[in-house]
Amino acid sequence: MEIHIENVGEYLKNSGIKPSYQRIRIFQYLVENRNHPTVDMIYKALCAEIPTLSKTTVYNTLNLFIEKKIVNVIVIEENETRYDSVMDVHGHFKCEKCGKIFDIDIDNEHLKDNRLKEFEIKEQHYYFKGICKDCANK
Amino acid sequence: MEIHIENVGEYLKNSGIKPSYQRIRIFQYLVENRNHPTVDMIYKALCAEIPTLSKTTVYNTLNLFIEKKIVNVIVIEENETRYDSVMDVHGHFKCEKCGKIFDIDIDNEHLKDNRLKEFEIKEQHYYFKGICKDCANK
DNA sequence: GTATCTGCAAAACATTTGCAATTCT
DNA sequence: AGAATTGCAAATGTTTTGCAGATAC
Repeated sequence: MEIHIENVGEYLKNSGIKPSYQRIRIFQYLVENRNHPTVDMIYKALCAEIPTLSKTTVYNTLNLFIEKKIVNVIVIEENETRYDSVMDVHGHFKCEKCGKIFDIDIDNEHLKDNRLKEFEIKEQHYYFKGICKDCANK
Repeated sequence: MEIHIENVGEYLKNSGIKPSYQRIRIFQYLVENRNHPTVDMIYKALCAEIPTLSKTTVYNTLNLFIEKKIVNVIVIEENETRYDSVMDVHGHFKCEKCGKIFDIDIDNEHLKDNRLKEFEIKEQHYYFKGICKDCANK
């Protein structure tokens, strides 16, 4: 689940997205901070460098990224939409104490052996919740 | 993933919930219609029989059910919270065309063989999206 | 110079909260 | 009567939309 993008502008262009300054910075944020951020986290982080940035643009941009399939939505929690630039199939674990979200490798071959054969699957989401190692040792 | 509840009132009482008329009808709806409904679906369906019902009560009741662990939340989709009275671990497949949600048996033993061992898991959610058999044949 | 992109303000929703009225025992 | 429950109206929070001004090619 690793991606290495030297040139974000090129990457966006190849995905059919005009690489505006805001779009580049938002995508760069997702790639550099693999923190599965909310819109608010992205907005607050980038506001420092782009004082004119609006939340509308963050929403518009993320929706464009999703449409062009370079960003995934994570809805592990009600009323907390998060975004992920890693497009490989993987799972997410959210710690109930610290709130951090961890990436989980999923061996999903075994899951295919059930009723799922009847469906044409386009998306797979694996979410787990509990207590992470660090919080358990406190 | 089958539950058979003859007496909803008793079931609620045993779960530490006072079985008011509204609570019984809402839980009954969930058990009888395994359609993973939204708040709005429950509200509209029950309004016919309980004209004075308010959405606040549906929200309050579902939150109580979740707290008492007799109902699960399904957040397969952004801005579309759904509810399920089946508490066994299982997955959900949502058809992008007809919008229907199907229950999926999950053999999750194989998933345990990865980084998940590091976490104390309390909840597991398996969501899939795509096209169901019926919609594929149209 | 024309298309597109951005960002403000308002609208649209979903959910929660405060509180008064109702219900149940 | 007393405690819990219900339901209205208002508040909150998130995401979308309309549109005017800014930007890019």
